[in-house]
Amino acid sequence: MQPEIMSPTEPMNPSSDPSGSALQSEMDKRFEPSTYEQAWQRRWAESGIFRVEPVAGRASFCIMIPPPNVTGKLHIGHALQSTLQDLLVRLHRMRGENALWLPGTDHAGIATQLMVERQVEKEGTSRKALGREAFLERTWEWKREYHGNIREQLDLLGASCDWTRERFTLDEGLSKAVAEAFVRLHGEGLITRGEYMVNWSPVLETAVSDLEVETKTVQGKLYHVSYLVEGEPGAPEDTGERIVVATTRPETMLGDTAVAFHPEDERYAHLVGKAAILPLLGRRLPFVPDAMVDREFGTGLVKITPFHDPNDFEVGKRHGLPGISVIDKSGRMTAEAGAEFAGLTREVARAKVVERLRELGHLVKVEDHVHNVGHSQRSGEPIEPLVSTQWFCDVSGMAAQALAAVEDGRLRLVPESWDKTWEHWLANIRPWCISRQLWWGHQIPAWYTADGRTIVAHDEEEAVRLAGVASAAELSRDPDVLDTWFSSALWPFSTLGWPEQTADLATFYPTSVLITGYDILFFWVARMVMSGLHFTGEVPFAAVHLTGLVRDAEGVKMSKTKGNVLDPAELIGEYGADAVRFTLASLDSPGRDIPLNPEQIAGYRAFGNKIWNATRFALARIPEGARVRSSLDDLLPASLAAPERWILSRLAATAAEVNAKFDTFRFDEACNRLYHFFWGELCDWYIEMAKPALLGSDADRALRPRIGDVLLTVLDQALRMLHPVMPCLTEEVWQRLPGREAIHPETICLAPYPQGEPAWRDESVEIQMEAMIEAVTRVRALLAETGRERKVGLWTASPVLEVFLAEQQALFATLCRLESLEVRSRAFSTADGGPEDLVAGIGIKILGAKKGGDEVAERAKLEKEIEKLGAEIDRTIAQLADESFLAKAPAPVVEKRRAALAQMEDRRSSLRSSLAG
RNA sequence: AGGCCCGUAGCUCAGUUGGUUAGAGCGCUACGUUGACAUCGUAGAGGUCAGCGGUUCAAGUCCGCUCGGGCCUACCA
Repeated sequence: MQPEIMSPTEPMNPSSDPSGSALQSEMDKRFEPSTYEQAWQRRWAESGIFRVEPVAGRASFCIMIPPPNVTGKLHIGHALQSTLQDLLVRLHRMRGENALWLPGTDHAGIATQLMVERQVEKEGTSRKALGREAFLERTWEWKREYHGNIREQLDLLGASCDWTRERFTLDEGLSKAVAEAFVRLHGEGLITRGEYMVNWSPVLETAVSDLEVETKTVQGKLYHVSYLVEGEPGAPEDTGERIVVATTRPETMLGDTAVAFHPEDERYAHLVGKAAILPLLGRRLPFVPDAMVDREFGTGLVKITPFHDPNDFEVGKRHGLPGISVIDKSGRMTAEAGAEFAGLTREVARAKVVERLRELGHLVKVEDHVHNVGHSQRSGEPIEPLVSTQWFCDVSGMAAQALAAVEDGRLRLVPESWDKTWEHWLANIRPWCISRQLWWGHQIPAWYTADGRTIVAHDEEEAVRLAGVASAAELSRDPDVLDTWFSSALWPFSTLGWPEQTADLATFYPTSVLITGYDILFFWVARMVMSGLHFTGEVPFAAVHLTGLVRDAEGVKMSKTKGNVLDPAELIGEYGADAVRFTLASLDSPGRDIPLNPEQIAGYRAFGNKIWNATRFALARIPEGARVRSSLDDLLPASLAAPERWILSRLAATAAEVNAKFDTFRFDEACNRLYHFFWGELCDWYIEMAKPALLGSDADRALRPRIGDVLLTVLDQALRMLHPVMPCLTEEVWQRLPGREAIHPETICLAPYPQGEPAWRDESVEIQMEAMIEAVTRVRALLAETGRERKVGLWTASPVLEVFLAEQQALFATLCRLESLEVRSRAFSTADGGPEDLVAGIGIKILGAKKGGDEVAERAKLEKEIEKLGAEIDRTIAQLADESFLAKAPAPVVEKRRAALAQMEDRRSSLRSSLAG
């Protein structure tokens, strides 16, 4: 089955594109990717071959792009992920599936809003001065201006997205999905509004989720403060007792309402019912026993600030303590902190409180103290735990579902070492704070009535109806927006039209695989899985391939401040998109970060050069009339000479392996297989073996029937196999192969992906050819080392191999550049001086006279080799004498050892006789 | 504090379910260019697989501990 052309056009030929590369019959000697890469990308886009019109009866394959920030720039990590996504989509497209790679962007609430805020501040105004409506209009303008950047950069990489299906998280369809999800979750009681302690960013002036808090270890101080203890209420006289509490945040003591100790701490049991007097403010702080207190830490007494510490908040709830807000949403002290401190920032207030405590003699001591402090991931300042009214989503039930999906295999994490982390996070998940005090985003679909009711509805019209009011004027909408990740969580199905039951949803959902970095496993992946299971009953993708982080050549994380950032666009400009893609794909080994070295990219550019030149050579030298053959019937191995049968067999084997590697997301191994097949087997061996026929006489050619067809066919399939990784080069080169129209009339993008023709597999020719290759290599080495005349004799005990060698005698001689070669039917006798060496069952004798060379060094080398071999022989003999080995090891293993021993002994005697001679 | 990953050639990394002479690329050395490719070819040097112990006929591979490096999660003020 061959994929149909989605949009019939003239056969693709960039030379018909005035701006594109000139596809001449002669290939330019110079390999220069920039001459054709972007031309092909334009050409593909124009012909619409990436627009998916699903064909019934075909398998579907779908990848959703992890939507980059709409106004962002693609970094090297995006390049890696996009390469892998494109690779898979191209592979499945070539397999004839309905293969969709859906592109899109994320509105990226905080990030985008901050950028526009900075922009308007440069103009001397501010977000607040502009007001919500005007500011949002500015943001939309900004979005429209930069929106195209992402596509440009994906195009640069050769990405085969279906841009007709592009989505944006704030577009109409996705906004409807967001409203629907919110309304449903609210209806199910999973979304609620309430006053709780949240992570507050004083810089951004919004709540953030637990995930957006980065714990940093900081060098701080531990302040020991003495409090006066007061007796029973109404007896305020000084009992003379002092207690000492330890704190890292003295400024919060202004909001203290209690002092806690461990219930079993005998030191403080007598304090029950008494109170401490808060210095500076004189407030009475009751003592409360609470198991949260660690008796070993500090003095075992903890000041309790219910409204500015998450633990204290819980303690406060348990003991019915009041809370006092002493820090406001901008991070400044409130009036309740006392006139002396009101209006000061947290930092200034801390210094002033300490100073006052010292003056009043309450400061016992100050110790250095290393501790962990939550910082806002986005803005960098310490998070202020604050009590405020927010919307929360109870995700515990969904988390259990997501946990189960990985456990029962509906969802596979690749590599699976992430399973435990997944489990740990989901098992300990807490309610998700989904409201943000921002403007850019999905405004929460909740309206409040004058009489204090909350109406959650899909839109204003519905809210008016549900509220039973005359008009929207009687309602006020919740000003907050949703966490960006709330809409991202719906991405795999909202992009396909959910909640409508669209054709796309039926065809492409659940999607096939998600490819993203492990850094957003919880932010995004887990939430997609949770919402996917909740809203659709299915996992949103069958597998998640988690890539490592791309680092610099030294393995250091890239960062702007370090100046070690590699820009994909620059790398593509220098080395070409295909080389960058090949490098990234071949470095993607599971569970590892990726050190990216430009030298390596240069190496893969050289691979491109190799492909270019191998094709150039083939096209220049193949016989007239040679064509790419598309089916086995056109190229039956029985009629071919051994080298042709060998390369076809290797081609088929490689295709089978490469398919298997791609299907298990082993991009690195697939790339390595392709690299070694093309460079090693095809160029280094097969093309060299083809030269005598291609460059020689008609008689030479007669010995190698259909050599041109074979070479073209192997090139065709090798290029097709490489196409998902190196799309531009393979298209540029493949278009020139005579007969490729029979594979696909238009483009390699839609040509079938080679699966490995089983009838081309030929194990015996592979064994024989491998023996010959080993022998050729050894002969070359012997000649290089000894500097003898290039005359060689070969002998083998295997009759089959002897026939083979006799047939390939001329070829063997050419490959070693020999003056003469004899294939003998009898072993080298001691009269000959014995064989020089013995590899793969082939005895080798250099028959030529000595021309020089360093005899001492040669002998030393031989001796070393014999010694090494001897040690191995002794080990093997001992092993074969070991009865438990013979009894317990499987028979084939024992046989293999015996055969190896015999071979090593043969080789040793060869080497010895060579040493003696 | 808990969890995860890593430690293999000068560098960056592969190494499937344990099978016995541990691989690749880059770098390095020698030789080779009228001939597809010097973005190349041929050959070569280079490793007690971090250490210790265990399981096994057999360990780079499985288990435990130690050392070294990285990351994630966590409410010790």
